[in-house]
Amino acid sequence: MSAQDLEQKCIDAGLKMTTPRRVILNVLAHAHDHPSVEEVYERSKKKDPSISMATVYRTLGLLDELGLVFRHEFSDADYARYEVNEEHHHHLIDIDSGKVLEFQNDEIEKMKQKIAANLGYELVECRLELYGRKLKK
Amino acid sequence: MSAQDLEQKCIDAGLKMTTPRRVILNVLAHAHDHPSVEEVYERSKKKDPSISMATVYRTLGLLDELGLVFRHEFSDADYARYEVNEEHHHHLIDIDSGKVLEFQNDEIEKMKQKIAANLGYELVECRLELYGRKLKK
DNA sequence: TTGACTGCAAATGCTTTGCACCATT
DNA sequence: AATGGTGCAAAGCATTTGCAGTCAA
Repeated sequence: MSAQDLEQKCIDAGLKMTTPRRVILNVLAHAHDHPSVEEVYERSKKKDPSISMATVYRTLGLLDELGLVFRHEFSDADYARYEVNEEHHHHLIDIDSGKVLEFQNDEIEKMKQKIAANLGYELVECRLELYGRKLKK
Repeated sequence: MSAQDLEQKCIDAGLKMTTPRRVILNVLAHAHDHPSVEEVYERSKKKDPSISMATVYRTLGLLDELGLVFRHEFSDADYARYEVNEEHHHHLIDIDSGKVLEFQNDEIEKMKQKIAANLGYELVECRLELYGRKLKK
């Protein structure tokens, strides 16, 4: 999703479009990794040094509520990491390097639904993270 | 796993079997839910009021390292929850009540392996949590 | 005996908040 | 003008740690 798209969605949601928010949205739209709050803050400060940590936290919180962004808490770090909500996918975390790969798999999606249904539940959310070590080929 | 089994494994691992540890192991062995550190602390204090929070944290940390216990960070709470490491399974969390159901599914296990392998990884750990809402039947 | 363990309280570190000022609408 | 947003600094909170005393082996 482009920074423009994100801005529009925020405006549609009734948020005021301020400089800090524009900067943060830009950072997120251009992040192809899964930055921590700290990282979003650092990158934002490069574009606008007056931005505060509190605003980054508040903004990411809002974006998460709006569903524009996903908040991850991978088990190899003790802080949250964010990514723009693009198409549905899951993550494989390299336990040696901390690198994050993304994957998607229709079969697993179906199985999740089925398992929830079998337990008498409607699936609302899901967290699937694989932690692995690179195979030497 | 019984409290005795847990004690034995701790001793085998070279840990000294102290009163606080015995109490905590007992609490864990009899917990059929997924108690938080605070809850383990409360339950332990009923058996031995002199126990301290620090010891509960330290003990759970040790047990986690030994693999006798699993540390979960479900996304509906902002603190960790523990359970004794019995057979492999995953969790479905009721997003309304916070209740945790357990399930196991061979097909999913295989798919996880396959996905990791396809990405060139050996699967070491995994986190699969479903979050759902009870279906009215 | 002695090194591991404990309780206590203080420290950590991520995250949240109160407040007074400021900017978007 | 009014409301929501911001920066700053202080507060929160789960978790960790330093320390001196204690206990299992």
